[in-house]
Amino acid sequence: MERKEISKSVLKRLPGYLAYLKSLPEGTATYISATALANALGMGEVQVRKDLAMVSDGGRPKIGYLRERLMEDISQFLGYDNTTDAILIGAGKLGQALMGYKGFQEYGLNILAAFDENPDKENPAAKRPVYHISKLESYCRTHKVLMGIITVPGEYAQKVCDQLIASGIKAIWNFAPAHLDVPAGILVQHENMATSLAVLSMHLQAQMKDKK
Amino acid sequence: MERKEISKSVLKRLPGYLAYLKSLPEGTATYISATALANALGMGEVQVRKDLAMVSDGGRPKIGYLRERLMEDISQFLGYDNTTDAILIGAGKLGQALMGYKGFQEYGLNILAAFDENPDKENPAAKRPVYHISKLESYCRTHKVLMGIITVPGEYAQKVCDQLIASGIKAIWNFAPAHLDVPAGILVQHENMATSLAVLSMHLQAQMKDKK
DNA sequence: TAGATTGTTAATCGATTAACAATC
DNA sequence: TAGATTGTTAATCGATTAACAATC
Repeated sequence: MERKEISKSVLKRLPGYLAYLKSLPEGTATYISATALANALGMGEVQVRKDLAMVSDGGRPKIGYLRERLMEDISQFLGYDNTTDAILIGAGKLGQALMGYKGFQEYGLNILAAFDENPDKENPAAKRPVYHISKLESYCRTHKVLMGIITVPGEYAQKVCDQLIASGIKAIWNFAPAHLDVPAGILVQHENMATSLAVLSMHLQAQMKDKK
Repeated sequence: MERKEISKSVLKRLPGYLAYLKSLPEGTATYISATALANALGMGEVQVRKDLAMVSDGGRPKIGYLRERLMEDISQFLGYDNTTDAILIGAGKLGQALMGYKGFQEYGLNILAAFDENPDKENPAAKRPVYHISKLESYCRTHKVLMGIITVPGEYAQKVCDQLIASGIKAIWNFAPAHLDVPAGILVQHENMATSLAVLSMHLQAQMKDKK
C-alpha cells in the first residue's frame, strides 16, 4: 500500500469497519468483500472499497479481503497497536466513567492517572490514581504523556487546557462544553454532546411537524 | 427569515455559536458582529455570517447582530426552548454521568428515567428513578417519550435498540460502541468515541514522525 | 470461460471560500 | 460621507458517487 495523505472523513469511518469486523463470530469465512461490509453497515460499496484501499494492500477480485489481515491493517493504521498514554483532568462522574471504560484498551488508549482539585473527595474505588492538579506538569514530563482528556466543568476548561499545554501535551480530548483556544500544532478534539443533540432534536422536530 | 432546508454541517456549528454567546459576561456590548464571533472561535467570517443567516432575521450592517436576540433565535431554532423528554438504558457509570449532567437542561433535554437489568444494584444516590428493563415499553407509551439514550455494553446495544423502537422511540443517541440496524424514519446519532480517538492518535503519530 | 469483485478514472454533488454589491 | 459590516452571487475545493477496465 502506498501511504497517501488520508482525509479526515476516511479516518473517521475506519473505526466503524474495524468494530464490525471484530464483532463477527469466530466461525465466519476467512474472506470478506467490500460489498458485504457496505451492506452490513448501510453504506455505499464504492466508498468502502476506496476507504479500504487507503489502508490495505488490496483484496482479491471475486474473493474479497482476508478478514484477519484487514483487521490488522486497520488497527495498525489507526495506531491501536502501540498504546498511547493519556492523563485525565476532572475525576467527576464522567471522568470516572471514562477511566473505567475498558474499551479504550482496545483502541490503544491507556489512561494513566487522573488529576483533580479535590483528589481525596472522589470515589476511592477508582482503579487509577487520582492526584492533585498541582502534580500535573511534573507527572506529564516524567511519563512523557502527550494526550490529555478534559472532563471538568466548562468554566474551568480553558484554564486546564493551558496547564496541559504548559505540561507538554500535544493532543487534547475535550469533553467540557467550552471552546478552547490553543496554539498551532496542538489538536483539540471536541466531544460535542451539544452537536449530537442538535441533530437529534432537529430530527424529532421534523417528525412532529410531519405528524400534523 | 425564510426557513430554508438546513444542512447538517450548519446545524452542527450552531451550538458552538450559542455556547460562545452565552459565555460572554453580562456587561458585553449589546451587539456582536459575525467578524467578532469568527475570530473568537477561529472560523472564517463568511461561514459564520452564512450560518447565522439561516437562523436569524439578519444583523445590521456596520453594527452586527443583537446579541440577546441572536441567542434566542439559535436556541429556538435548535429546539432548546421546548424540552425533549428522553429515557436512558444502562445505568452504569456512563449512564449515571449523563443523568447527573446538568448541562442537558440548557439544551432542552430532560432525562426522565433510566432502565437497567439490575435496577437495584446501581447507585441509589441517582436523582432519577431506575426501573427494570421490562418496564420500558409501558413507560415510554404512557409518557410519550420519543428519544432513547443507549449506554449499555456494545454486545447488548442492538437488542436494546430493538426494544426502544418497539416502544415507539424515534431518535436514538447511541453511546455503545456498536453499529445499530434501524428501520427508515428512526435516527441514530452515534457518539463515536473511537472516531474521535482515531483523529487524535493520527495527530500524535504525525507529530512523532515530524520529530524524527 | 463467465461472473463476481477489485481498483481507477471521470462526473456529480455539496460545502466552503472568495468577490462584490447593498446598507446603515 | 466613509467605512465597517451585512448578505448574495460566483468560484473553488473536497468528498462522494457513477462508470468502467482489470483480475482472478
